[in-house]
Amino acid sequence: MSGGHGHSAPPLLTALANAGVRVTEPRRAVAALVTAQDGHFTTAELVTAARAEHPGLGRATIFRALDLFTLLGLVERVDLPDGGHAWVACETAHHHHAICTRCGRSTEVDDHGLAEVLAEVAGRSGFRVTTHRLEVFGTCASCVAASA
Amino acid sequence: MSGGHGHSAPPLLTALANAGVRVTEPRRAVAALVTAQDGHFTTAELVTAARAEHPGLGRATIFRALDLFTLLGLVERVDLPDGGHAWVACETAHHHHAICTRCGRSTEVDDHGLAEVLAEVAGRSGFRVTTHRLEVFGTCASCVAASA
DNA sequence: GGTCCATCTGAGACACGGTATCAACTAGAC
DNA sequence: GTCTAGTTGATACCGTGTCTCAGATGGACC
Repeated sequence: MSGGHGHSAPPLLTALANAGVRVTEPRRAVAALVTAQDGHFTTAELVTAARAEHPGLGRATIFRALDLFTLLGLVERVDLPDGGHAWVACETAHHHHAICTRCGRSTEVDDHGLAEVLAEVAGRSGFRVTTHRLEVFGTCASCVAASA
Repeated sequence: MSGGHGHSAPPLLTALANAGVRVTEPRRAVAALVTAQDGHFTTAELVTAARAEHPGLGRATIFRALDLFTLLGLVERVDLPDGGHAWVACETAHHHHAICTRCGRSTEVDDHGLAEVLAEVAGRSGFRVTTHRLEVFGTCASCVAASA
């Protein structure tokens, strides 16, 4: 997948251009890799995929691109239950992820209701909440259906 | 703090004995270090503290003790916003932590209300929740008061 | 108290994830 | 086409956590 450039640019690249950073070949490559991922992916997985599909791509560049994408809100880092890190591509401003431990796909979960929970925490204890993180792990609808 | 053994054993050690594992000198040392921590602490901090107070204590032993304590539910690992890990001593079964980014202390937050949020997620999307993690960061009541 | 064995320990090598450095390259403005 | 700042890849490096293994030690049993 290195020749055809007739396809429409993925939103990731558009976002890069809009952010005023250079749209370089390596960044295109990382964007393509990220877009190709189905569900969450670890840095190691991305590096492996890169080695296969974009041999010249440096490891550091992948990390840098991921950092950049994070800064731009195009991907988000999630913390796995085992302490490791993974990434998911996303677009909306603030949300959470429900990660399927079977297929690896992640669903976005909105804040509905959580805000109240946090407000109550604040009210009761006087704790002033700056930021929070909610991660949900389990089995997604299709995997539940598949195993039923 | 290496001589007096007239003080009552901290709950950590009692728990060790109850769990049927050996109550060894190194484990006593790590337990003391953990107990001495005020709020959350990173492994690095614990290692540094150990170097000062228990020079003979090996790094691997600290990690192992921390693992053991986690298994026994005596400490819990939290994921910091920057991707790093920290630990908090705790006793209750399932709860979450509200971590003060100013003083480092952590308050336990119960599930009150969160269960409903998760139930709604499940109901709407068919996602079957196995486990979840909520971490709240902000400023605790006393730090808010202190800075007012 | 003494003996014994499984458990535990410490040292150090190792694997891994992520960062810093730096010369060379290139996107894109002019 | 030219130029420059931003970007890149290679590589060295650092911190965190794990593994191995010979030696030490807790505590059970005598």
